Formats: sequence, structure tokens, C-alpha cells
Amino acid sequence: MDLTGSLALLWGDRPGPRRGPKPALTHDLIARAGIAIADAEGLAAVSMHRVAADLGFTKMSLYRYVPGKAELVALMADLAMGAPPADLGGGDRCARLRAWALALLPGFLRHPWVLEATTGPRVVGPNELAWMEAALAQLDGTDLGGAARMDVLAVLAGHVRGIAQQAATTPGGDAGTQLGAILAEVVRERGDRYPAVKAALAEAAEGGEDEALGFGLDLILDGLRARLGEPAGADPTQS
Amino acid sequence: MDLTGSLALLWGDRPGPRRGPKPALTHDLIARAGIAIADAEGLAAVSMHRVAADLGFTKMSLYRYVPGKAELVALMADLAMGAPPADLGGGDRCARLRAWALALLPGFLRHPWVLEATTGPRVVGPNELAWMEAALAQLDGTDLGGAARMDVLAVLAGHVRGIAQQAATTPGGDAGTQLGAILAEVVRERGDRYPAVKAALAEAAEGGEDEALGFGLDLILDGLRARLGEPAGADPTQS
DNA sequence: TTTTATTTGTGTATGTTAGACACAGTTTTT
DNA sequence: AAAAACTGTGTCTAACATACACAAATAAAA
Repeated sequence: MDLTGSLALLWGDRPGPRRGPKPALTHDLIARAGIAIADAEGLAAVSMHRVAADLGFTKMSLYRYVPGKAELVALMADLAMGAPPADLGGGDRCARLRAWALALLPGFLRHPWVLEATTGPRVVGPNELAWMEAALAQLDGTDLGGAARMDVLAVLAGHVRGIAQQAATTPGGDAGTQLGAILAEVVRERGDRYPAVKAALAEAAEGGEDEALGFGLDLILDGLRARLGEPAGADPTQS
Repeated sequence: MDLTGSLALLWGDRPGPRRGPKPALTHDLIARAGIAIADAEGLAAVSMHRVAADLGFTKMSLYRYVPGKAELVALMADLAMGAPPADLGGGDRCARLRAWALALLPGFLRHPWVLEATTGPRVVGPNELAWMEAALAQLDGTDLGGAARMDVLAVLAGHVRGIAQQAATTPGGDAGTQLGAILAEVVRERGDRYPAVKAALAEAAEGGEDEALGFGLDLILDGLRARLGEPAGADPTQS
């Protein structure tokens, strides 16, 4: 894993002068082809051969643009998530952080494989850094230390990721429904050993509403408001 | 991905009567061999051949015990995380949830690959379910709905995962330090476009203390306390 | 304008991986 | 003793990432 190589690649540090024939492909084109495959058939379906073939080229020609598969996936992930919204709306700091977190979700839902692609050590791309910047900027002027700010970020992003991951397995497509069904089956058969899970599951299936993301965010942001000494914002779920 | 198969496997639903020779291996033995490899060299180093070889057997003999690699990894992950602590200590509900989350961390730190292995759709094993049960049991008697309880779980576990993931890339070993160094380098070169990240990073590197896990947990649990209408517990970071 | 250096796209080859399948040896049941 | 069932193994295939060398193309240098 040559991380230094993929850095220059992700950040577009290409040497200028060329002499040979003009390259027929671009990073953008390649990444888009990979994204299309991953969206339709999952990250496992993305192979050098497949991406190249979809572009009408040979597998080996891809290596002229990308050092390896890891870098290709990094490129795909950074492009798929896109840039953060320029405007997080009005409201106080925490409301804007809430908007930020909410804005993060659609990307994960549209490209569930990004969750897989961004676990473990990786190179942070321009878009990912832009998302970080957008959130951290909201914490300017607070008395939080650098580590604490990073931590607020981690909590928020972690929660969104968790929700996205949960959502990615739920919709009725492939193994998703199976997973839910199997979990339910296990709990039904051996539910006596897991009463709390059984109860929560039953009640969740009954009530049905999943405002999971909002609920968790409110939890976190209420805590943050208290920590910052700011007044509680408008909160629809509590009087 | 045959999820039904791995379910019976993870939960030990083996058919009773045997006629042929006694099996030389057990799921436990196989999983431990895999865990040893993953701990030492990462999840990528775990292959059927490698695990079998380390046990002194042929690759194909493993398939007598495990339907495929996915099931092997699921087995490894469930065993590696182990059972939740029987006693979460005294204190109020939120203090016990805090203890639960803190107890979750060492497993992730000892076996960083579990993060990778438990992203995406998977079969939930006995230990994972036991962890869920332990946390959900603390929410008994609250007015939270089933979905909300699951969500509290997701927020807490998600945060611990995030911290573990961050920690997994930090310690000075392989690509970890590189990643941090590269991020720092990117920010140093182009820091003007990411002032908030730059500031947070600089301050974090300076201050140094990373009570990241505790900070985030307090954030979440403060929010939860407010939601539950319980008084704030003893909190060392606030008067 | 000719030559030369450089870069692209490709074909071929290698090593690794997951998994299918059939077979021989072993053990329990009949 | 015979039959049935199960285990461990060897062989085989297909997919994959990646190394390497080569021909065609193209821009800079002569």
C-alpha cells in the first residue's frame, strides 16, 4: 500500500509536460465508471478488468492512470461523496452541524459501498477534507480544544455512517431483508436469552417510524449544547 | 452469500449423529487460527490456505467445517469480540451505558480488523447479540420506543467504532503514521483552503491529550440524560 | 525535416485466491 | 461382514491483481 502515491493522485498533482500521445482517459472518467459499477452491483463487482472493459479499454491501460486498485477505490469514494453543501442554513451552531450531518446521509445511501471503501487506513481526499472543514468551521469560536473538535466530528460522522449502514442492509433487495429476517428468526427462537433485544425489536417493528438519524443527532447535539453552554434549540420531540 | 448457512454455523446448530471418522478440527480452533493471523498481519492475510496451513491441514479440509470465507470471518469476529462484561458496575443507567461502551473498546483495539469484518451486511453472532442485549437491558423502564433504543445503541457503538478506527491508524507501525503524516502534509501545503482543519490539527497535536472516547460518550450520554429527564451524573469535566 | 525521447495502449505471463468435484480411507450402524 | 456416512486430500477451474516488454503514436530537438 503506497499511500504517498495515491496522495498525489487524489490531489491531482500530475506532472505538466507531455511528449507522447494524448491520454484517452481521465481520472474522472475512470472513477465514474467504477462508481457506476459499484452502485449497481456492489464494490465487489469492481475489478480492473471490469472498469476497463466498461470504458472500452484493456485492463492494463488502467494502470497507466492508477497505480492500483486501492487508489482507484479511493478516487471513486472521494468523487462519489462530492463536496459538502456550501450553505448549511441559518440557525445556531448546532443547527448547522445538524444540517451538515443530514447532508452527509444521501451520499452514503446512494453509494453504500463508500462505507466499505472508507473503513481502515486510507488517504483522505479533497472532498473528504472539505467535509471535515465544513464541520470544523462551525466549531470556531468555541472553547473546545483541537482534539475535542475532531471528536465531535467523529461522533456525528460515526452516527451517520451507522445509520447508513443499517439502512443499507434493510431495503428489500439482496441479502438485506435476509439479514433482518434472520436476526428476527434468531431472536424468535432464542429470544428468552435476549429479552431486551426481543422487546426492542418487537416494538420497533410495531411502531415502525425510524427517525433514527434525527433522534441520535438530537442526542449528540443536546449534549454538545450543554457542553458549550448554549441554550437548547427548538426541539420538536420535547416540550 | 448464503446467510442462512452461516447462521446455523455461528449459532452452533450442528446436526447430532455422526457416523464417519471424528473431525480433527473445531470451529473454535479454526477461528482462533484465523484471529491469530488477522491480529498479526491484518485481515487481508487471512486466506483459506493460510488458516489451514497454520493448523497443519489442507485448504480444502477447511471447507468441511466452514461453507466459505465469509462465514470464517464472521466466526472470527464473533469470537474475537467475546462476551460483554457480566457486571457494568453501579451508578445510574447512563453510567452503566458508559461502562458498556468503554468495555467495547479494548476488543476493537486488540483486533482492529473486526471493524473491517463487521461493516456491511453480515450475520449477527451470539456474542454480538449478547452485547446488544447488555446495552438494551440498561434502557428497560425508560419511555424510549424500540427504534429509539436501537438508535441509542447505534450512536454509542458507532462512536466507539470511530474512535477505534482512528486509533488503529495512529499507532506507529505501518501505514498508520504515514496516514497521519500525509494528512498533516496535505494540510500544511494547502492549509489555506482548510483553515479550520489546520487549526484543529495543530491544536490537537499540541495539546496532545486524547480523551476522545470519554468526551464523545459524555456528549451522547448528557443528551440521553436530558431526554430521559434524569439528573446529570458526576462529571469530572464540568463543575 | 529528420531524428530522438517519451508516453500510451496492448499482449503475454505469473502468482494468489476462492471454490467445485471426485476419491480413498475411516468409522459407525445394520 | 456389509453398507452407509463422513473426513481429509489432490486435482481442476475461474477470477483477480499486477509485472514486463513491445509496438504505435507524438512532441521536442537536431
